[in-house]
Amino acid sequence: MFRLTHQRKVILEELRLAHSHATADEIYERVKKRLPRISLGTIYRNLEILASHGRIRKLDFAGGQRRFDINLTEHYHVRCLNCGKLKDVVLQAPLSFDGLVAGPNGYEISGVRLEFLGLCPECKAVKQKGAREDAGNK
Amino acid sequence: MFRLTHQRKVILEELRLAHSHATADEIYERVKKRLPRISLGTIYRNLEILASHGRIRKLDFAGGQRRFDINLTEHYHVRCLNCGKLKDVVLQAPLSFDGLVAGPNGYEISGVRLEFLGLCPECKAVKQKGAREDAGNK
DNA sequence: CTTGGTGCAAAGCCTTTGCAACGTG
DNA sequence: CACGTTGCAAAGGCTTTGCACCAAG
Repeated sequence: MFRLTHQRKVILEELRLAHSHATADEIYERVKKRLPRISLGTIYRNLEILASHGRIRKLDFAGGQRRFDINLTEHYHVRCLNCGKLKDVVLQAPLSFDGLVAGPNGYEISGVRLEFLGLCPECKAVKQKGAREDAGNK
Repeated sequence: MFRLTHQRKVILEELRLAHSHATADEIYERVKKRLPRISLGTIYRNLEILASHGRIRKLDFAGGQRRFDINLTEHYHVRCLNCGKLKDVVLQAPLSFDGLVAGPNGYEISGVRLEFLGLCPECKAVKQKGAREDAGNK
């Protein structure tokens, strides 16, 4: 009831080779180089299926495009508010929300979605440069 | 450079009257009852503008539709994995990520996005009922 | 055969945009 | 008059779907 077809293998490989956190479209572009006849629809379908089988993780986060992650271990991400880039984040200590949430009206809580927001080094540099120039123009 | 037009006032009022966390479309439906000629485009434009002026909060979260929140105070949400409903969550203690994030390669972190996932009471009930029936059919 | 998978194209959903008309200072 | 705002309709971006054909057990 779930075949690891050639297409799916290639998708997994390319997702691994990509910097991780690829969008469906990025994966499509990569896979297309190896399987020129593959269609975007197949990519979407398979990413969905692979995710539902726990082979990859769907990052449904944040406005914009969905991303997929090969890294199944517990980890979080930072998103650059300027360029949208997504990167893994290393936590000093494991997160725990146990007992943090006051019985939210009978909800049965099974997980959290968490991402950090900030500026990546590149954008930070550009912004600081921009700020200096603004100051100079006054 | 920013007028609180009649349309905008009504949008704010309806967002307040809605259970909060309304989608653009829900607000559109509500506002349309009072301003029948308003267009969805205006709703989107104004929600965006109101958010950028800090009058409301944009919940850009998670796959699916964007939502808007009148409640500007620090708080989080639970999303029902089954029906997608969003509710406020009360934390027992304030969250702090200070020092948790190991200098992520030069990122300058300015915030977090956090939401809890789970089953709302209604969906929980339905699922349990379904499970019982499944067992009965064996 | 049967069942699931694929490519292709079309449809869908949500959101954004261009534009002419409008309102108000 | 000037400029931000509106309604309307069209366009856009990303994702999902219907369908006929294909592949492998």
